[in-house]
Amino acid sequence: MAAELPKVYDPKRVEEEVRQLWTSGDYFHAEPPGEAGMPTYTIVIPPPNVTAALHLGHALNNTLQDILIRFRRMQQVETLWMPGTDHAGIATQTVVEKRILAEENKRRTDFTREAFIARVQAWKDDYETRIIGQLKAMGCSCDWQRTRFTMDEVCARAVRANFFKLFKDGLIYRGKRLVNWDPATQTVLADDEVEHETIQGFFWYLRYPLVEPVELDGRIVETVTVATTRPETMLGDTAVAMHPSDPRAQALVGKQVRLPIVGRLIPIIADEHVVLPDPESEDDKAKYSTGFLKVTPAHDPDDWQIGQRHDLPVINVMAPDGSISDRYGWDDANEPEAQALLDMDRFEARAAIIEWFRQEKLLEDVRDYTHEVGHSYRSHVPIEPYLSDQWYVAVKKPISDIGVRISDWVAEHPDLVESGGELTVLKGTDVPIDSLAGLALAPLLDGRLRFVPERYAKTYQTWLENLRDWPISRQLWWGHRIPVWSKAGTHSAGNHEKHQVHVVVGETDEGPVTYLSIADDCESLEVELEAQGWQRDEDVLDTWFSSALWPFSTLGWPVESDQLQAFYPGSVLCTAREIITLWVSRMVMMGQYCLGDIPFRDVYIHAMIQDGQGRKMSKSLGNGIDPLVAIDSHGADAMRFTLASMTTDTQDIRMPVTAITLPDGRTVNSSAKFDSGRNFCNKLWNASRFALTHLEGTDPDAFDAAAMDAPDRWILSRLNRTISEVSDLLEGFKFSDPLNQLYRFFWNDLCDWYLEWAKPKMRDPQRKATTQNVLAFVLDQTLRLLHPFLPFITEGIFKNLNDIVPTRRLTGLVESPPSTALVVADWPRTTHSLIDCAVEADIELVQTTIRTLREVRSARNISPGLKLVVSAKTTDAISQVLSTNRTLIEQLANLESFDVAVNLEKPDNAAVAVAGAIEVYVHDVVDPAAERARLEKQKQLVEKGLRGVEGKLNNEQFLQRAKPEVVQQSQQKHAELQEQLATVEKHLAELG
RNA sequence: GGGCGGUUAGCUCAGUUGGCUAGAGCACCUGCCUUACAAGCAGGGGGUCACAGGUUCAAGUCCUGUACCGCCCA
Repeated sequence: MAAELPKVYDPKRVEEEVRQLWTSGDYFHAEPPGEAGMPTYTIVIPPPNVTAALHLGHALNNTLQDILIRFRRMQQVETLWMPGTDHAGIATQTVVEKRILAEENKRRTDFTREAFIARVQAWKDDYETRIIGQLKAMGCSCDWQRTRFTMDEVCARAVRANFFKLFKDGLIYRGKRLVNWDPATQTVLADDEVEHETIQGFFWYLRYPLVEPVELDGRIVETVTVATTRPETMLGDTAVAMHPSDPRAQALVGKQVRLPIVGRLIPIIADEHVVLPDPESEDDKAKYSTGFLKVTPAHDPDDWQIGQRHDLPVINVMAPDGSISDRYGWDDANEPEAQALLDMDRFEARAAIIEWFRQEKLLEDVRDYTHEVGHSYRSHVPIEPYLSDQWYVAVKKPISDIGVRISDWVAEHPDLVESGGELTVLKGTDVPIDSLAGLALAPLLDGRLRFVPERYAKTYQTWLENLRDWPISRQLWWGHRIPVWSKAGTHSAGNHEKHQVHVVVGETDEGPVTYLSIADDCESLEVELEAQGWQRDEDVLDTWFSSALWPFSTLGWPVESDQLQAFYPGSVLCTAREIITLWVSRMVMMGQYCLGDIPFRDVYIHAMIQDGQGRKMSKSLGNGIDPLVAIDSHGADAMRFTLASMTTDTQDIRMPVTAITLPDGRTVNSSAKFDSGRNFCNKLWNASRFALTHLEGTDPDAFDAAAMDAPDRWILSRLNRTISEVSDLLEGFKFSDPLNQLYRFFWNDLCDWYLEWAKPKMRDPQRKATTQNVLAFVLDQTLRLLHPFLPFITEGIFKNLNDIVPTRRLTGLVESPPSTALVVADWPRTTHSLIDCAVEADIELVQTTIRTLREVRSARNISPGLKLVVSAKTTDAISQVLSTNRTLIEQLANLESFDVAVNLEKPDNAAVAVAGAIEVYVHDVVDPAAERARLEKQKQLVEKGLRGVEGKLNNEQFLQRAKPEVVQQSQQKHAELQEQLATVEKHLAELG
């Protein structure tokens, strides 16, 4: 019962009780609605990586999702929040490898593949448990029974099915390309996994000797000078290129140079890619250029293109770990100088090569150069462009059998497409409408897919328009192993009636190879094939390949089911902006491709949390905040309150971080920002405690609408405005705004005014019943409105309210539908008839009067306990309002008596204050000095206002051009202010 | 290099289609342990709205430029 409620809110106790209540009621579980076509609301969680425990960014992300989910659930929509975790291939494998190296001094290759995966699996099990525990601690109302993992059987089946579908449709191919190679983790990275960092580096100018000297402008030229930022790649040079319009080209193109160190003879060729030198140019390329470009097709993407154009040899001089090696395509490393470089790390080799050129007097110059260098987002080492065979997904290739679906769309949106040769492409792009990229882009252009805030649509669009084929193989062990088997030569698949098998013949340097993929996981078939000499690909798929399927793999696709039918497509995806390209785009692509529909209607992009200095929170900076620390010190609701209240449309949230010491002596990060959430919870707790102690015996049948006084009608009016505003704001993905509205309503209206006015009424048998019912109803509705933001505390109080006042009904006006638990209670509905502008205006006059009197009291140091006698002079209309509500004023201004009339005289020994059209006289408190100070201050204020208004009204242009209502407003304001000024001056004059 | 944000009180942020004396929370100052709450109550001080131009009767708000900070992409 209420009396047992502790004086200070104890989050731990309440959270525990409430969690049990939710669990026992199974409230978070969603089932397909019995009737087809009933609305559902689905959010799939952005599956957190099992790499590490959740940080504050996750807390924000999941708080917002939970708010959306709880809001819809209370609207009685069948609501599914699908939880789970992501295996995060490269990231997780890397941390486990690091851990094993540090603790056991062992490397991955010291284990068998199975044994190593088992180690990663153990890590995953540990972190998955921790992550789910964290989500539960935050109050996330996920359907835990459905928890998935991107590598579990259900998700694996989807990956397999999707891969096969792509393979069969010819959208997966094997290609030799220069890839972004991470020598540290020894895997390929997609373009978007490469981070560009500005590096203070150098341009080295290297002289390459001509095989035969050439006469140029009357001078004998013996060398050409190339400029490079990566001298170590010169070992793989296969040409020197010049621009065809370079004046020296005629004499030099076609000649040969002897590549230093290696001794290789390489041609000078003409290619328009080369930038002509221009020392005055603003463009760095021209400024630093010598006009000669060393061409290294195996180690530079641009050079690769040049090599393709001129049919140059491709010489790879590095091993996968980035060291110089003659075992991966370099077969003329015969010179002792070249031999000496073998096995050196690429940066050691760079130094050695520069030193060699210096010694040989072939180093012409070294110039400082600031440039962007790609780094691995995972290991942070510089990316090496590296020649390698990889599997790719063709993103701009037309898909043969989806023509029918597309043709309807094209017919409906002729303005969005144009003809691009034989293809139909999206207007202004080279993206075929029937390609994967086209499938992802079309729903944005036709308005089906929306981004909130809208500006992020551009990121998505630009990325898709410029998309290149997606490399999906990763040289890792942790992940979905690529379901492709290969065998040298040309083969048919044989007859496998029970299984779908697809076969493709490809070309390699060694001749034809046959690739085969199987639609489903069948061990016996795989064993059979392997016995016949088919070899399974060693690599695994990019993590995003499985993440892309998450909105439907979690629902069991490819198996058709009621749940897939009911909960796909989902409603909204809630994530951070860095994920738009990596994940959002691919989910849309695959959702469209596999199910023919977008996976969600809205994409809500929330801010990133930074520390007080605007830096990202990160482990290396040590400025992160653990959500469990915040929950432990402030409570889960407090953390959620603070996070939600900081969520506006800005792209960053700054959260000043402070170190705190825990009782056990550990120092951890927290933030004073959470205090506001804790304070709010405590206020809610205490207001409810007060209410509940006065609600014993509330009888809805005793409610009499006619007996409601002004505060009753006022609080109901304010409540209904709040219901309406909060509902609209939540519909529009606003979080800070509705919380602010609720703060204002609960704290500033309900607590500061209504509860104070209610106190004496609770002691008055005549008025108690009506007040009780209003208070019980308002508390009920307030709890409901706050529940999505503060689920624990509101649920805890709701239970007490249910015990004490089982029925919240304002008989004849409105009733709140009962519910055993707040989590599934009805979301409040606006009762428009209870919105009462007149009573709101009246109460505002009353509040203004009270505030003015409090100010008088405070300015004069009049004891709060001293009862004052007050009279007031004002207009007839206001006089009636104040007179009717005199007890409200007497009560909260602590007055002996309050008299108001149109023409009262100011008593001689009274203090005076002017509040708009109201003059209040506080009797028997003469203090001329305080009086003068107060009035002078007010005079200045009024004069400031007056100057502003007069400036306008004295301006002819304003009178002529401003909207009439604005002019009229100003005139009225002017009259009011003048009157006030006169009053203030009159009283100042009387003071002498 | 291209794109997108931001700059308003000491701190964190609101500020609708231009129009009342630019707001909130925290912090600060003053007075209160008033039987819901000191994690509270009442009152108060504090802003050249980054800078420079422009449009307008009127600019924190619209336009142009500059500076600084941040993010995304190449």
